[in-house]
Amino acid sequence: MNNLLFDFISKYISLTEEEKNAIISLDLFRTVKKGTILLREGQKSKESYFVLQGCIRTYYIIDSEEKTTAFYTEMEALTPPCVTTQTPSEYFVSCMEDSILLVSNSDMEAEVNSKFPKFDIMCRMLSEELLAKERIDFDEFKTSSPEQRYLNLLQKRPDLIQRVPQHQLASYLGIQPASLSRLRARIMEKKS
Amino acid sequence: MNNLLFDFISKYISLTEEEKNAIISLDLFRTVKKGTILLREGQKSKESYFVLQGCIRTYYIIDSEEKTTAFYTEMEALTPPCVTTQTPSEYFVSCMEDSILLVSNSDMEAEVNSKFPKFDIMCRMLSEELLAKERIDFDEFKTSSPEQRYLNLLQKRPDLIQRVPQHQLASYLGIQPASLSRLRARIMEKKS
DNA sequence: CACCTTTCTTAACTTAAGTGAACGAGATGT
DNA sequence: ACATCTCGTTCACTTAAGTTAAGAAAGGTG
Repeated sequence: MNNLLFDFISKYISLTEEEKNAIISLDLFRTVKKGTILLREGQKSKESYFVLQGCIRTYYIIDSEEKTTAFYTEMEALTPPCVTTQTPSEYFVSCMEDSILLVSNSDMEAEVNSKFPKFDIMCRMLSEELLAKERIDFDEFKTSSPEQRYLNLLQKRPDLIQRVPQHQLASYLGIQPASLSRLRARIMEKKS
Repeated sequence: MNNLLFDFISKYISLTEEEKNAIISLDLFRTVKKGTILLREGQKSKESYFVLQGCIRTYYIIDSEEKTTAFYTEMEALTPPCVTTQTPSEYFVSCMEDSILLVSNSDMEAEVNSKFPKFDIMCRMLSEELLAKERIDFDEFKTSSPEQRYLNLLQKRPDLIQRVPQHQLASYLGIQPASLSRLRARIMEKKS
């Protein structure tokens, strides 16, 4: 488990044994049962999540309907906007599968970062990278139709389509469940 | 001009005179004429832009059609993904109005950051903040219809609707120019 | 195993966006 | 001043998504 994490970190910075031990001593790992709600609308939170195994999702409740906007799977990190802005959360975060997460607290991060400035640099690199990714995803979303978005997802994250319920995928693609179902049928037809 | 910049920076960190002078001596300000293309598809670049006055936009050319995905106006910053990923750019950046920009180079940034670690911290804070904003924007986009997106824009960035051509706004909203025109007419009708 | 709930699909109908073309207004250039 | 080009709007038509409802399939629970 530790190795997964250190391999990830090594893409950004190299750690001394001392630093590794400092991380381990923080005791960040947490196993979380499927269905657990990690964050609720209206809550304040300082927690960030890094998925080592499993899947978490973010969703809004709008007109008493769940609107799923993102899934985070292995080696992906989520810092909810409410942690950054220090305001009550606009959305929910829930656990889609029994998962192993690394949960960090922003106060604790600040402390570690001041002790090891290296971590600040890693955080900067990571959030710059995530921002670049997010922008590209958003751009792709804007410039393509629902059908193209589904086909794109099929290419880039085929696992998601298997492990996640269709109606959640639908709102992730910005459409209604019935539309996704129809769209899939349309694609099947074309193939044959 | 310098004051605009230092006021912005002061939201994140406080600078000594020495640090302010270091920034000034970098000579980052550039006035750019409307229509100037700052970055082209396929180019590699290390430049980030911070808009002090004016407006820049990012757009793709897909099937020989321009697809505008973002506008950056006063006090907004753009680091194109290609700078972060060090790959050729997927898109163009052009200047919508005669503008005053702050243009920085990532090599130069690295140098300054190693001299003044404070800047690293600011960069981290800034990109975390931008990431949070981008996620919220993306979520809003996913969970709303073209008409809602237009009304939302009318609320949040009414200036954009005035200063930017409709057909570029259309693709920014993820629709065709004719659809935007129709949608606007529909809204006008409802109001009366 | 029977029951209930959730999920997915299908269908019929409504509504809105995509498309292609035409038009007029305004800007641009020679 | 005239021709040209760009831009926004409008129209008619096509295509796809939204909506509502019904039913089948899958999953979980007592």
